[in-house]
Amino acid sequence: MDGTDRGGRRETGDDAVAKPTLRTIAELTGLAVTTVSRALGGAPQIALETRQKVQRVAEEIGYLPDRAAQRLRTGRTNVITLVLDPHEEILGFSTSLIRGLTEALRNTAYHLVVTPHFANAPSTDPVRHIMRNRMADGIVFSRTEPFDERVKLLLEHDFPFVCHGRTELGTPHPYVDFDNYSFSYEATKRLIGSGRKRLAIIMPPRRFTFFQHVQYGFMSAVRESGVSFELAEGVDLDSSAADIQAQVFQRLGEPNPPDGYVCGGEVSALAVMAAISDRGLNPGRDIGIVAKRTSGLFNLVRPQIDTIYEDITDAGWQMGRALLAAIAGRDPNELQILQKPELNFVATT
Amino acid sequence: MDGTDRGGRRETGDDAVAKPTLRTIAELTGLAVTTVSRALGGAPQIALETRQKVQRVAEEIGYLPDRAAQRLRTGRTNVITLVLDPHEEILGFSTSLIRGLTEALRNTAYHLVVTPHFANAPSTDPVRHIMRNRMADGIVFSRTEPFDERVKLLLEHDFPFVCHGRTELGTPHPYVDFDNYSFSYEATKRLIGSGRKRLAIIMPPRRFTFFQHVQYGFMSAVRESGVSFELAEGVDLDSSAADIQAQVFQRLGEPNPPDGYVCGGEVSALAVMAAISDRGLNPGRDIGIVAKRTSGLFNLVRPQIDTIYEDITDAGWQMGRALLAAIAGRDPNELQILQKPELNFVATT
DNA sequence: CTGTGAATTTATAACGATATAAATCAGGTT
DNA sequence: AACCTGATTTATATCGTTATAAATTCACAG
Repeated sequence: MDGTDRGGRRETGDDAVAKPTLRTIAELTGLAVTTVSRALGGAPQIALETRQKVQRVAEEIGYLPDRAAQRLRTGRTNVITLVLDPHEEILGFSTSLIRGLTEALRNTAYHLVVTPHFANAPSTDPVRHIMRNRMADGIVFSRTEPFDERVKLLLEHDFPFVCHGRTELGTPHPYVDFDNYSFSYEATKRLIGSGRKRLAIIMPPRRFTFFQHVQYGFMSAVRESGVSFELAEGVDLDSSAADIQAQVFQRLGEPNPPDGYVCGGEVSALAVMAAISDRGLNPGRDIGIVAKRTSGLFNLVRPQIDTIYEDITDAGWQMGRALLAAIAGRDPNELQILQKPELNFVATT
Repeated sequence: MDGTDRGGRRETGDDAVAKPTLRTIAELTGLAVTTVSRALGGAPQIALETRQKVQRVAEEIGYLPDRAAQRLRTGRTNVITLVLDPHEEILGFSTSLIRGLTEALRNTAYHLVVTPHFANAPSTDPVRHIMRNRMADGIVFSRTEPFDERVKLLLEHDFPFVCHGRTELGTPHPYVDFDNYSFSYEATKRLIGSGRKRLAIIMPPRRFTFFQHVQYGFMSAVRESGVSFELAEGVDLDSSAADIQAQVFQRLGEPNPPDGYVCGGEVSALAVMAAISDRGLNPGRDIGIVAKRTSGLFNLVRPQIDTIYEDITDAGWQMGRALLAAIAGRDPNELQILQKPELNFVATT
């Protein structure tokens, strides 16, 4: 008669008690709903006594604010979205990132939504969609390009985000990046230091910002010592393992093959190792390898090879923290983080 | 004066146009908001002409329903939550699961929220929290136990869920499981068939349902042929790789060591391989290994070993579809899926 | 006793959608 | 022409919260 309805909700068993709302607390304390809201929301100009009473009652009845209502009223979603890339097929890059992110969001009001970026669709699609529908308060993504369209779009709309990797746009924005220059420089030096004479490197795809950092590090080290070198042709870190394997395999059958490889990822490193093994050679001894690793996998792979560690879980954590700061309005210049590599070289016998 | 406010929202640039709502469409078409809502919602008793007009206008202005408002009014969240386990350190189990889930949710109204289950906290915590705050319409989780507390709780509250793995509770409920009996049976037969005489197996932790399936498959195969066997003592699939490695290493130095290993996961398989290599033996030749794999990793590991494939992406996809069906109220008996293993045995030379 | 201003509290109106019930319209009967 | 019936459309109330503005309380000066 009064139009009351249960909103079509599914009753959750017989012990289902009416969910406590601000109104419940208001009735119990004899205060107005507004007052309760402000008391819990930390608004000024609420008598200390009142605030404490409200907080006590809220605690007692296990009140938790209704996210949907808050979101509808305030426009804040309390959600941050990770745009998941269709790459990273085999290993746990995303898992580590997610682990770090959830850790950073622990005990905050924020939830993590994971949304895929489907192959073939423009990279800006998920970002557009999220902004247009206000589906999140902030966005996290990886595989940043020097003039990344997503970054441009987000900057234009003044929408909070943190990306994994830098850009070359003039505008400062938050990011977490790994020092890929140091990685490839140190990796290359290591190979040179162990007497390798012709170095090859499997590069990231050209379009990513870190392509240049990796190249620069490699070239610097190579030039300093004058050894000969090549960039693995026709394949990159996004190539299928089979393609990388084939390329390396073929190259090893040609004149003047590389005797040292720098690999920017675990899959490529395994592919290179497999190709070397399949030629009857011993990876790490006959042909040197230094790989970037992002997990504990290479502790278990035999023979052991030199690796340089990029801590993705930490990156996720940093990105989470930076994003929260960005949402809170902190200066982006303070939210630019560069992770240092950790060298794990096998003891030389 | 009329109390209108912008809800504290951040303006998104100068091109920020008022976000289209039902009201916008109502004004453009001259219909009532209610009619528009019902036309778009597929309600019956709407004139075909009206419906088409509304849909056309909605399309034109790019209307998308406000999730928060729908959620507040209907109590449906359009969210499904994946409870992420703190295990699965190295490899991409969760990534694959998430990939499958997002694929299943593609073009549905549902979003995927990932929430961690922090170590040390009771496994029921995340489930309780989600149900209590109606934070999702359905839940997905893995590592199911025979008398799983989460399953009990969810069944009690009649809350939609799908778990990875079965239970031994009498009540039927949706699940996606892998045929671990076949896995270990076939793995064991393979070792026996290649002449191994003393088999060892690294078991899942006792508390999981699939412990029993794995054990049963192993024991069946072993009994049929009468070879001797052992269960790796003191370690299981959740042990650190280092511990597994140490155990195997030690065992190989004792009298009557195993000459064949069944490994239920990629990490344990690598650990076993590493231990064998470190003893100067050749994995796969001197000591047989059959491992369950959940990624393409073992295509790249040398020497190649026999594997049996569990398709986790497919499992995620199945779980997503089953969960949507469960939310729609389908009979749980129709939502019990058993995945078949795929044998990838290395060609014998 | 009254007026003043600061400190608190409260009433009201939204946010955008949908469930319910009531109202309108068309077409055919009698 | 008045009446009924079924097909459509619409008005109203509500989900739980918060922004705004108005109202109340209280201590104290005049």
